[in-house]
Amino acid sequence: MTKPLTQNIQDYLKAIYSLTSDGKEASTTALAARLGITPASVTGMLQKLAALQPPLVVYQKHQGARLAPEGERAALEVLRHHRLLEAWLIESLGYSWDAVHEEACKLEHVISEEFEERIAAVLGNPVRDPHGAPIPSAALVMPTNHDVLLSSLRGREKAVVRRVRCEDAHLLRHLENLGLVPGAELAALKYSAFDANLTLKVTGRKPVVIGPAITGHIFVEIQD
Amino acid sequence: MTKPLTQNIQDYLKAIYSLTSDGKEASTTALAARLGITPASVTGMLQKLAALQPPLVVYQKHQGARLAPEGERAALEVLRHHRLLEAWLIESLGYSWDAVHEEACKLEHVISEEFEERIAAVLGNPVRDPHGAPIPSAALVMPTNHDVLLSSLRGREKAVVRRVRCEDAHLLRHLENLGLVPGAELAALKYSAFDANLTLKVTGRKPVVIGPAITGHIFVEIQD
DNA sequence: AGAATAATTTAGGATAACCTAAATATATTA
DNA sequence: TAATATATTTAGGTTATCCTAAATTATTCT
Repeated sequence: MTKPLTQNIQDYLKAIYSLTSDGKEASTTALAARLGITPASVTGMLQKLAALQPPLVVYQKHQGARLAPEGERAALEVLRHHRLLEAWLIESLGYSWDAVHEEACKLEHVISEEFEERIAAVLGNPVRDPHGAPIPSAALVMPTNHDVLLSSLRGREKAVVRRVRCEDAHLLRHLENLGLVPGAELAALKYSAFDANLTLKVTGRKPVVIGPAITGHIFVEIQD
Repeated sequence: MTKPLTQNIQDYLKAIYSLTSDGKEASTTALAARLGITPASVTGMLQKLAALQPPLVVYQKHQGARLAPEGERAALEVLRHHRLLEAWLIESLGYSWDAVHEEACKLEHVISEEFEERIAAVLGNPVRDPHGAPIPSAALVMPTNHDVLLSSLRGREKAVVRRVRCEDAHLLRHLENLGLVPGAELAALKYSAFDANLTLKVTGRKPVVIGPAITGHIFVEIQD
């Protein structure tokens, strides 16, 4: 057994995982902004993580970083913890949609494998968390999905909301008010190229016009 | 608001709370043994904790330490977290008696007040944890009790087991096998001054002879 | 291409905890 | 009471993580 990773390192790996989901390397600055520290500190840590045996990240000066296999494993483990915890805080303790993120962020680093297994079992081994984010399997495989950003719709499509990628409590409450929660059916009516606004109708509600700051956080599955 | 205490400081405070429960100061060596670190490290930390504003401990060279009011508050808060967590891991996640301690030790430092309130409510605001340890109230008052050590019995008393003060999983399983769990009724039959062995009969079981290494961990309430 | 701007790294320090080894203080015993 | 044993503290060092300020490298613009 290698020694367990510190909480901080786990947070770095999570951040790199998220920033590299588009295929590009995670830049020092972007990581610093995400973690709320200075770029200088990030450089130091990346050098260290890349020098570990086995390395957790692949890193070259001025080129940003991405996860090495071992780092990705660790990132998925933390992600699984986080998302199971969110699901379970809502299911078992009655937390609200917008309050679980912070609590899960603290708990994700300290729960044991037994804890992880028990809550997964209680919840019936869910594949998505309450915000629709995919939960890696116990074997740390990320489930495949056909999620597409709501901001990519151009009108005249029907779709089902699958995921809300957002940690801001205010925005989450707003989305709940709009009915934009996982499972909601909607029709995209009109797209305005100038401001990237999308007019859409959630089934059972009046049409609304929504800006890219919101549509860029919502994933849907398009219905044929 | 003063800044939150580190996990380590919380562990020091818990240890001091426990070691001073007999009224005496907690010695440097005893703390070191309890925390699994060297006495030298303890000295450094005690000096720091006593120098804080407000001080968390009262400490004088070579005299050991005890908790200052602010330190006691913090210790009771952590203790409440720990004991509520143990109760709730057993109730809600099906953990066994002997497995909860470690998990609770990690979680106790990171859960929010909201989490604490929610599990207290789910559990019906219990006054004791599954091992019978008293749980401080939300206002951080330790409930009164009439617990007496089983090792203080001298035969011909009837008593009810109220608490098992033990974190060792092996011993806990042994006690469960003997029926020595909170709520069990027993009669002390005979005491041997030479080896401090106590012969006792748990209701519905055969009499057993138990040594002081065990009776010193069990609290009972004597029945008239 | 050269200059200005932005991103990144290096260098030098800080803090919180821990450690070991040596020094000192207290307690016990002959 | 002196000698021994035990407990405690001091001194100096380590590791993990962060910081600021200065130096360097990369990118963009004219």
